[in-house]
Amino acid sequence: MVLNTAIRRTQTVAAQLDGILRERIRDGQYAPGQRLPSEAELTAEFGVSRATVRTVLTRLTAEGLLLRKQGDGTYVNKNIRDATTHIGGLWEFQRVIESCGFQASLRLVDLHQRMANLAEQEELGLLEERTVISLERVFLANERPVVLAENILLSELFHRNIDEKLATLPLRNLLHDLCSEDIAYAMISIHAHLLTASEAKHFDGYRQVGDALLRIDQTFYNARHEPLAVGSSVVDDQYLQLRMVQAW
Amino acid sequence: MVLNTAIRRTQTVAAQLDGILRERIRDGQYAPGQRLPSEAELTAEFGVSRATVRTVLTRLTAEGLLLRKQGDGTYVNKNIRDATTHIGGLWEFQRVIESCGFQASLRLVDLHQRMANLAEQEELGLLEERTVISLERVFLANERPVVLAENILLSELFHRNIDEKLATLPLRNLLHDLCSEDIAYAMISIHAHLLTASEAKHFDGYRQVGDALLRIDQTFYNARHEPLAVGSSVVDDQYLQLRMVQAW
DNA sequence: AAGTGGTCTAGACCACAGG
DNA sequence: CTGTGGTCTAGACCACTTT
Repeated sequence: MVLNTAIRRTQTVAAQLDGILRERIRDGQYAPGQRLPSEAELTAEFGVSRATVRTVLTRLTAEGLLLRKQGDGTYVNKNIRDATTHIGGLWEFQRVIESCGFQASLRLVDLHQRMANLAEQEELGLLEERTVISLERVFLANERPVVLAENILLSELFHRNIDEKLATLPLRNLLHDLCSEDIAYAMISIHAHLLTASEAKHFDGYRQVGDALLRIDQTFYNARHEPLAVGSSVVDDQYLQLRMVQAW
Repeated sequence: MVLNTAIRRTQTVAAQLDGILRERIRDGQYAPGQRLPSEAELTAEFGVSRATVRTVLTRLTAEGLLLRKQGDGTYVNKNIRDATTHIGGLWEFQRVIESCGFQASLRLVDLHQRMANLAEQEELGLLEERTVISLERVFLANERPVVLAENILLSELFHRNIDEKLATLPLRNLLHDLCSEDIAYAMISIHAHLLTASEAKHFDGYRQVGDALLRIDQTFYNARHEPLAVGSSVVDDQYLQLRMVQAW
């Protein structure tokens, strides 16, 4: 089997192989604890070089899906089953919810323009007051609210008005589609947080004022180190387990 | 400049290059926002292949230290300055404390053997009751308590008695030196946590009963998927900032 | 001894950004 | 157009584990 022959080159060879191996792991063709074919065998099966095989295996190993033992072989991580997010994807809640096995949905709470407060000016690297768009949303898992997220975006990034339909997009897509800006990296900090009354309202009674939840603060940058947006998200860590695998 | 010529091969070429580049970034020889030499130039300077240069640059990029732009160049991340931990090292508190710029120290709270409770049996994959070693320690940053950590280890792993001197070792070293066991990966979950009275005592008055802190639960496995130890750590997230960079 | 993953090299072609 | 990083190949040698 050779990847991408004569067909269209829509993905890289490594990306295709990555997808195939993940699928085999998910399907149980490579079962938890089982040994994978050796690099040489994968090289032969897919008709790619060993270097390509290794870049893929290295990535899957870093995510904790695989375990490699020199002189022995590559094994599927037995304990991956209940890991809901690999360390890293901590700010794509829609994904986190889905990989927890829930149905993800989104509820718009508020969308308006206002002046940035001091903390936001600081985070966004503003020297003066500017108007920002405040986008407040609730992420639901199986119809139950699990994340209350407020994102602050610079108004001037938007050439056209943002309508409510677009408020259902993940932040990455929103910035990409409406602002032609791509997130290059994010700074993230995690804190414990006591739920306030106004926040508690959005949790439909599942969580109360004074409950301890997680708060994840994020600042998103483009490749020119310019801050694009900030986010502050309150996460119900009881229901939406943030379990992660960390290799080595 | 060629790495490891005629000298001893104590580290891999990539590891040496990794160290050198990190040092240059730390020293400001490669200043924040500045462009690094191209891959070709680094290849020439260090006398290594481009593939080796790239494995190192890829790792530094993944940690958020560098930013790479196709067709342009490789840049030092401007916002790395206040990132205290790259996502990943979330369970080596000594390191986290030091990379926050604090002096790290350790205080032994308790060390005793007892029977594992049900939750611990579950986590350690035990089918019956076993004795475990409970190791409770406080990590201090500049003499101020910031982490209260309890580790549970299987008694049977220890061939000789664990003395108090060894209780000052990081868990990884402790397992390696005393049990000849190496941690291959860990499952981690993060929760918000309300401080109990008995826990609050160890924070020297800096935090009170009922304060909301972070709790990081960990299970450590060896390469054979056998659980080696569990840990439950309460972290003062106000003082010990868990700021992380996440690339792309 | 044989087979595995770990490291490294040399060279090729491509996609993209800048002058 | 030139130089940059992105992808991929083919092949070599090493370190380790298993038999």
